[in-house]
Amino acid sequence: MAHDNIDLSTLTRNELLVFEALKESDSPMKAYDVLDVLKSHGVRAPMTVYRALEGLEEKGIVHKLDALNAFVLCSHDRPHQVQSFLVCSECGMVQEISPELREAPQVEDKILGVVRATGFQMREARLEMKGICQKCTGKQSAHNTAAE
Amino acid sequence: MAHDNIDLSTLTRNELLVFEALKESDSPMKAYDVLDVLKSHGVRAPMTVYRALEGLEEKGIVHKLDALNAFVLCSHDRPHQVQSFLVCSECGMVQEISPELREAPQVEDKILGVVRATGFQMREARLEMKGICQKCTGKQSAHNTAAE
DNA sequence: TTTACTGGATTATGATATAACATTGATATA
DNA sequence: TATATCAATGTTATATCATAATCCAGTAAA
Ligand SMILES: [Zn+2]
Ligand SMILES: [Zn+2]
Ligand SMILES: [Zn+2]
Ligand SMILES: [Zn+2]
Repeated sequence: MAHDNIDLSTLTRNELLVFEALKESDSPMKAYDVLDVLKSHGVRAPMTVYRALEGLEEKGIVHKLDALNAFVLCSHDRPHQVQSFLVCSECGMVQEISPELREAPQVEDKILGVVRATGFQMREARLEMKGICQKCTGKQSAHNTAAE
Repeated sequence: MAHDNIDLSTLTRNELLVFEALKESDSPMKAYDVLDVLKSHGVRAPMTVYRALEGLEEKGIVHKLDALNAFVLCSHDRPHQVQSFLVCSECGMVQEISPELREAPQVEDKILGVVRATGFQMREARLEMKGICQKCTGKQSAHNTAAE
């Protein structure tokens, strides 16, 4: 797991709390869901959570899924410019495309190439792909065996 | 201009009003900015705007920029699965990467290839790239001629 | 005319995010 | 020690973004 590589000593107390909350969760969390978890640790205000999330994002430990207003731990070993996610509209599953997937770097390269050609200085990019995950596709074809 | 190709007769009255508002604007608009414009046409409630925006999105005429909570007219000739935007953090400029840019389809192909390999049925994807646009880069290097 | 449907209006409320300012505690240094 | 400084945190209030729920108007079958 990528999270074993993180140097937790660089995190503030609140960042650590948020990190733990996200680590426990098997899906992206909304800021106010994080807040609910942290209430048992004495955190009362949204600001606290948003500040911690911002810090974690800057450290490359957390990504925000803009289409969902939700946050996930990065599954990579190191910070990276291009973040890619599969989001299932059926079950809510979110999967960050990992570098282990051999083709992923090619996508990143292509993107960087195109952008460079336009003279744009890219700092960060997020690719959010919506659709139906493999698991949910299987379920559906059980109902409806004919091709679409 | 791509917008000349759109069949406006398929739009409802409110969709048309929102379309016109976005066409007038030279940058993405927030829903409540659209509402302000439409007040002069008797529109009073956010719902009206959001409904129209949703309709326009479904018709492929408008895209939502999730990172900005803002909406823009599509600059393509026809609906497309992968939407790519450059967003300048300095001046707010947003540019949809157009099919005229020769490399753009390659990015789309790469993305589709990778996703297919995972068994994910992609319906739609949005790539939002943040950084500094060419214009703003020029301004900065005027101040600071040395390399970064 | 009745029915069903689509689009639209209204009201209220929910969900997401930030501004602005006060407090704390650790560290440096005079 | 006193005190300046700074980063992190706490607190309150408010801004911004989005939807639920319900009703109404027009229109096109039946
Ligand atoms: Zn990541
Ligand atoms: Zn699924
Ligand atoms: Zn487009
Ligand atoms: Zn710019």
